Amino acid sequence: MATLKDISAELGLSVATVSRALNGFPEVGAKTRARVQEAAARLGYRPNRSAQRLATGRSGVVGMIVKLRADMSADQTFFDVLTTLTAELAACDLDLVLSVDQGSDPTAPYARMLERDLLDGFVLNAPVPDDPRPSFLRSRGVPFVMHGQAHDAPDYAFFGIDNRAVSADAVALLTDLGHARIALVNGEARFAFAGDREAGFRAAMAAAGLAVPDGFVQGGAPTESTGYTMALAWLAGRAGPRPTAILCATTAMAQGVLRAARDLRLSVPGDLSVIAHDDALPGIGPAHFTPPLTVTHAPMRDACAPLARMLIDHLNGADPARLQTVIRAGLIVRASTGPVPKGEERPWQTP
Amino acid sequence: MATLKDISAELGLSVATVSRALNGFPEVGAKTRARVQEAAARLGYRPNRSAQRLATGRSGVVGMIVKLRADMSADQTFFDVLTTLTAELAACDLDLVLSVDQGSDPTAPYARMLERDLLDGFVLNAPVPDDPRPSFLRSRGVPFVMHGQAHDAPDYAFFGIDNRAVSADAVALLTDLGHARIALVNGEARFAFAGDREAGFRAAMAAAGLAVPDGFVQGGAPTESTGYTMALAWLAGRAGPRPTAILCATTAMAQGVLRAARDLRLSVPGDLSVIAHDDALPGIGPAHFTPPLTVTHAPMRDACAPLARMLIDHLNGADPARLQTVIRAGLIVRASTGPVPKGEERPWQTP
DNA sequence: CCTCCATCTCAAACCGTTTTGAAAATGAAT
DNA sequence: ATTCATTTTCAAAACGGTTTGAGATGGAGG
Repeated sequence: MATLKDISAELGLSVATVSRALNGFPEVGAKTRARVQEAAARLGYRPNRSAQRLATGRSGVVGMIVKLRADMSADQTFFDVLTTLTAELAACDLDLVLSVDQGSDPTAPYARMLERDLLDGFVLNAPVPDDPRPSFLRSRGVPFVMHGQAHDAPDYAFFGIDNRAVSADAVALLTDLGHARIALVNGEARFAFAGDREAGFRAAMAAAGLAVPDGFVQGGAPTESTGYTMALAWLAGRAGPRPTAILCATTAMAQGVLRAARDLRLSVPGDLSVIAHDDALPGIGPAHFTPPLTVTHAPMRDACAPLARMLIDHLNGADPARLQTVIRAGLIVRASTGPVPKGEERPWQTP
Repeated sequence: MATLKDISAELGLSVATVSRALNGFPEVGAKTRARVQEAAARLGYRPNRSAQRLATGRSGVVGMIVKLRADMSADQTFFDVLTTLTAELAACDLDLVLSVDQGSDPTAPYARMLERDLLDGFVLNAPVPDDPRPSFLRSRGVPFVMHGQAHDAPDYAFFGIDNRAVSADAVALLTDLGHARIALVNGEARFAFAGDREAGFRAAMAAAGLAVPDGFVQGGAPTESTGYTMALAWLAGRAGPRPTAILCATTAMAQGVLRAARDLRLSVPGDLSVIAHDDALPGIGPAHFTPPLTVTHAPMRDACAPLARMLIDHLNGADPARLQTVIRAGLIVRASTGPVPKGEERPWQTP
């Protein structure tokens, strides 16, 4: 492997000049820079990471901790994010170290990783309400970015979608179609996003002057069977009126809802409208469900580039409170939503 | 952070002596070592990784690449291995970097990681028949250990179980019980282990003088539904005689087989014996199936400590061809296996 | 008392960068 | 031609360890 010293010897320059030439410092002459770059390419120069790190005091490695649930159901979303994030970070010369945790203390694995002192920062995911990790990491002075949002007015860097708006937009679409009895198949309550979705849902319903019957908001694992079970209970149950529309936290859940409707010989969207939030995970194509699924749309992986960018900025000393982005999910209307069935309209819409 | 220099200044020793004292070199006096260790602890000394790496030329980081399947079904086994391996490696001061790959070229992700030149070596998993990775990595001079075995007489470091024996032991148990028509719910053919399991199965059957009817060996994803579907086809099908015993590649598959038997009102082990190989994944307790499952038993995570040890030895220059371990799975007989049903015995066992 | 051999310790080189502070070269303005 | 302000380049000092080759110290044996 060629080193800076080799190049400087080859060219009769000092290593300092060579270093600056390669790193794009402005004070090096254009022709010198060209010569250096040519020589570097010719000699197959590749900077020594360890040396760079020693000199800069940075490791070039950021960490992420996977929380393993007892049921071992590995998050699809996690893999999607992981893949893209790795690529984005690599493009910025950062490596991602992963650690799997099964313990119950949410901050312990971070402390452990910090102890190994290989890391420049963290990417946090799956925030829970009042997530203790931000304050823990800040107390240690460790930069991090959060995928999602765990607090109302965070003072940390994060990227997330407006989950209240996700529900509100879906509710608005449905109420415009005349629906009044809308149920929510939510994510698990222990995740912060589920709280926001529910809050957005209830606020939008209230704003529309609609009641949310007891039991019309339920949370569960983001699986097809969760959607199936909940929908079956609502649609086949004899207790109280049935919903005419169901909001789902994920497309997999919507798949279960659609199956339940099929089993009950209910037509979608004739008898039931279904709408879901779509994280756009690879291998799941809600456009090809039967019927094609109306969704709020915010690809998980779109978060990765911003997250990587933010983390790097943070590493470079930017104020984390400035590194915050909330985007609004799109709305894609397909064929799973339609007008409320006759006779199920809101009272004042009845002719 | 205290450095070696701080300690040496504190104690009036040279950094060299301090370094050797802390690293356990024999030529440093016992009392000096004690003083150094005390001072190190008192000052909160923690070695600087980057500096160590620069000096030793080693990064202290090994990599592992997760192959993501199109169906996104994340391997439980993978998580189990990952967790334990991380811990084992950490105990040896090695960090594990994970990369997720979705591409089709099996060696490309390794090349990419090597380019980032952060790694001292790799842990390979999920070997396929004629796996191209070993020769690729050897051609690059990169140390690695394989979890599993992809070639008949490998010249690389690996740890695995004797998969032929797994099948053979199971067949032996069943033939001792008089079974003659045994079917195999195998893993996917594209993994090397499945080939070995099938070879062991066919060899053992042949040795027992038993035929394996067409279609009695099928491979599939290691899920409950795979087991259910295959078992249903064999047991409810009208084509040809039904098996009296079924071997499963995983306990999840066995769960499916048991469910199929229940659905068909077949008693286990009265009408059907079931045996599976048990990787002893967390959260799956075949001892508590109904009936408790007879298994060949080889905890996945038992591989991790040996793998870590081998990798470290390899890193330290050991001959990889010497770093090979094959263990034999245990056999745990529970209640899912029993004598062949009356009238289904092998001909010469009939009275 | 001197020698010899362990045992222990040290100063210095080294790993390959980045970064600093100063010197040299260049060019324009006087 | 001289001066001054800019480029442009350089030597050397970090960064924090490991490793080398040699010197110091000590005790035992003569």
